[in-house]
Amino acid sequence: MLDAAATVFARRGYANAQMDEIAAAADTSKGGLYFHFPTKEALIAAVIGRAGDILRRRVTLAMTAAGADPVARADAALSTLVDTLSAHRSLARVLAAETLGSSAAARERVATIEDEYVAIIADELRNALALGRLTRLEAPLDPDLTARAWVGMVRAMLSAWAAGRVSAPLDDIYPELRRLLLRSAGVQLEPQLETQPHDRSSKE
Amino acid sequence: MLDAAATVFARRGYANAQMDEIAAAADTSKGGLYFHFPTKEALIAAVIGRAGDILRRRVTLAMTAAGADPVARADAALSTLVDTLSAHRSLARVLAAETLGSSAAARERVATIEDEYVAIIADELRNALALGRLTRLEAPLDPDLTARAWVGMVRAMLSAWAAGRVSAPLDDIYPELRRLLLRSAGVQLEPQLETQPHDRSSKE
Amino acid sequence: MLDAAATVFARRGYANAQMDEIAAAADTSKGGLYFHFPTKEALIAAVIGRAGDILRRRVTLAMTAAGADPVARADAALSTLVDTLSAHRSLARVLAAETLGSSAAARERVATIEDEYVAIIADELRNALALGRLTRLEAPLDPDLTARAWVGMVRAMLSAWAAGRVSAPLDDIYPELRRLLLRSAGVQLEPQLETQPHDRSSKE
Amino acid sequence: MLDAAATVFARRGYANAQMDEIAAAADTSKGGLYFHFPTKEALIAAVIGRAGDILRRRVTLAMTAAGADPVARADAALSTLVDTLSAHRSLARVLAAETLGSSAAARERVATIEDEYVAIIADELRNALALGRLTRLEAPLDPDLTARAWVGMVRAMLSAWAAGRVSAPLDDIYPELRRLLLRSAGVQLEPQLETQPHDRSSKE
DNA sequence: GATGAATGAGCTTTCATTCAT
DNA sequence: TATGAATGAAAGCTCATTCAT
Repeated sequence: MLDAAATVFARRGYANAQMDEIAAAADTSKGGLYFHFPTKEALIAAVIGRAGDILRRRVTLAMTAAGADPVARADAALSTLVDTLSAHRSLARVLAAETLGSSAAARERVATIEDEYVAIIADELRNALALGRLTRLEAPLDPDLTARAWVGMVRAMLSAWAAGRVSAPLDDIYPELRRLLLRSAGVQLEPQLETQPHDRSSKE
Repeated sequence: MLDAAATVFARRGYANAQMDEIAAAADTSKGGLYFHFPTKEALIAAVIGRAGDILRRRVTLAMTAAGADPVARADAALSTLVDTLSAHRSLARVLAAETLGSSAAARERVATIEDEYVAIIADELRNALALGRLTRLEAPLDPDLTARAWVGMVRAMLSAWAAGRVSAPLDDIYPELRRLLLRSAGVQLEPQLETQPHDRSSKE
Repeated sequence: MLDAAATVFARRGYANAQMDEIAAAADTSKGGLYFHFPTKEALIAAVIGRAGDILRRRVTLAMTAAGADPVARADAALSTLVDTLSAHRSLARVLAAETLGSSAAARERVATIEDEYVAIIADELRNALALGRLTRLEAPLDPDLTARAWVGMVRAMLSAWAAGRVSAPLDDIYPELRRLLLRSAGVQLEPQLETQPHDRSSKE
Repeated sequence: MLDAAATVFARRGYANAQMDEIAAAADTSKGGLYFHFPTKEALIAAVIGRAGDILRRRVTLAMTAAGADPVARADAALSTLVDTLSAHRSLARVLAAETLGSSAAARERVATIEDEYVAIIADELRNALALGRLTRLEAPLDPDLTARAWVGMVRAMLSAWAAGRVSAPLDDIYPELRRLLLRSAGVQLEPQLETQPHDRSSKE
């Protein structure tokens, strides 16, 4: 039912999605839908909440698997974001594209999830700074701002890709995007990081 | 009239914006609105089109003023984007935030404007590559992807700022954002670039 | 619901009939109306369609009851038309009066029903010609034109009567009208035809 | 201006005709239209009124030219009706087709014009009765009813023709229609009446 | 006289929500 | 629990009419 709702919200946007269509997509009746979710708002809130849960679980897993190195952990978090949302395009659209148009509450929920990831990345950046993994910085790095910029860049690329405005497959895009991000924070890119970025197999 | 429409679209999103409210905001009647714009769609198309025109004009001016250096020109383009949209918050929301929820045509228009800026930045990146301004690259830089990433990052930061999720003023944020972007492409950041980024006075 | 719609369409005409009023007349809500008929056009189409069905059924019955004589059958068809529409004044107005003002599709539907009756009468006229029931013709009779003229005359009288511009009751009018029609085609009017025109009781 | 209005009313019906379109068809502005006619109703009233005037003038002329014979005079009246309306198809549609859909006042005006012609024909029928021109009547003829039936039949044929549902040209239809009408009242159709019906040339 | 931008009441249509079954 | 017909508050759009120029 949440899947059907996510699909319809992703296809139409919140305002244009009709409860009728969602019910049809979920193979139930409108009454059945309303038995589980009192309002349309509660429905999208549930969709967003579940997307957040899925993301959280997978990112936590991937970061644990990435070990202790903060750069590897941040990389794991971001690449998991990309992997997960590219595998669930409708979640990607619900999370990435539904900024206005939906209700204030839904927007708030999406923002909260994004802020959560910004905080995770910012923490790793702080660790990296403390460990001296970031070099050659001409000016002090603001971990919060940088984290938000990273997440924003990833989100923007996902958005462009979900809208079909980037032709290359995401698997080809992320490595290059990763280099841009790491370079932007002054991380030394070493050859082995290039060839063995992180264990992708553990994230599906 | 377009200003009023932009304000209301920015406040409510396309689907939730009512023609009544726009008419009231424009100090006219609904009939008057419809005399000039045959449909709600045509209205938001005009709003988006005007935003694009304003941006285009100012960015072109700023780039010319920035001289021949491709890095300075790209910097000028992006900082003008930031300056302009931060000065017209409603345009920022219409352009940055209205992805789904509005009609396919409106989305297409916004995407076209974004693609335009991606192309501009990509051109400068190509020039910079040709001139050897980008150093220390462990892997060849894809100018198109990088340009899209840059614009995406800027857009994401503007979005977060427009939504009130970044507390710092944009004037403080952009210099740091700029360092991130330039570093990500391997531009040598020199001290004087830090302290005198570019002539902001020529862009207002 | 169709009855209510027919009443309102008859009272106001298509363009002036409001869905609100129809809903009120049908003791439902506007939404309920739209649940069953997607548009106002579909609603009048259904009204017209049902009127056609009712007419068709009754006319067929009456013609069968009239036996084999083509003159009696044509007479039965026309008098049933008169009886039915005079008993359902709102159908009469919808069918007879809604020429322009409604949509092209509705007009087409009404025209098709009229053409159907013209064809029925024309067939009986052809039979009458073949059987020699029509005499004293100074010129060959065109069955199609005659049939259309007959139906047109009946329709015009019904229209005038429905609009209140003929004071006499229809029961008094039809026998005289019938004599005019039959005479116009050269049917020999015999006394017993006058006093026992046809079995009216079988048509209610 | 009245011509333009008649054309548009004929094409769209009263309710669907827009003052904008009429103004455009008349090569004026809406303001100009409203300078001459205070309301849409007044405009169609003027159109109908003028149609009535034109008809009246031409019918009077034709009847005078037809001489003293009541049958010839009635024939002249009806054939002039047909000639005139077939030459001005838009007037035909305004007069013949606009029953409901327009305002009560407009309908009243059309009805009055029709009643006028019914009265004219009825008078001639009364004269014909007095003169013994109508023979072989099995029952007494009601001149008013017969006149209304005649006018109704003519109107119905014009309507069908104006709507394109009769393919034959009106010039071919009227002679046959005339025979039907005259026969219906028991007028002896003589050869010379067939070949030299009346002086058509005086009616254009 | 003529113009056409502006008005606003009114219309059709939509759709989240309800509730008897 | 589930259904889907019914509800009614909006919302987009139309168009006769007005009036400053």
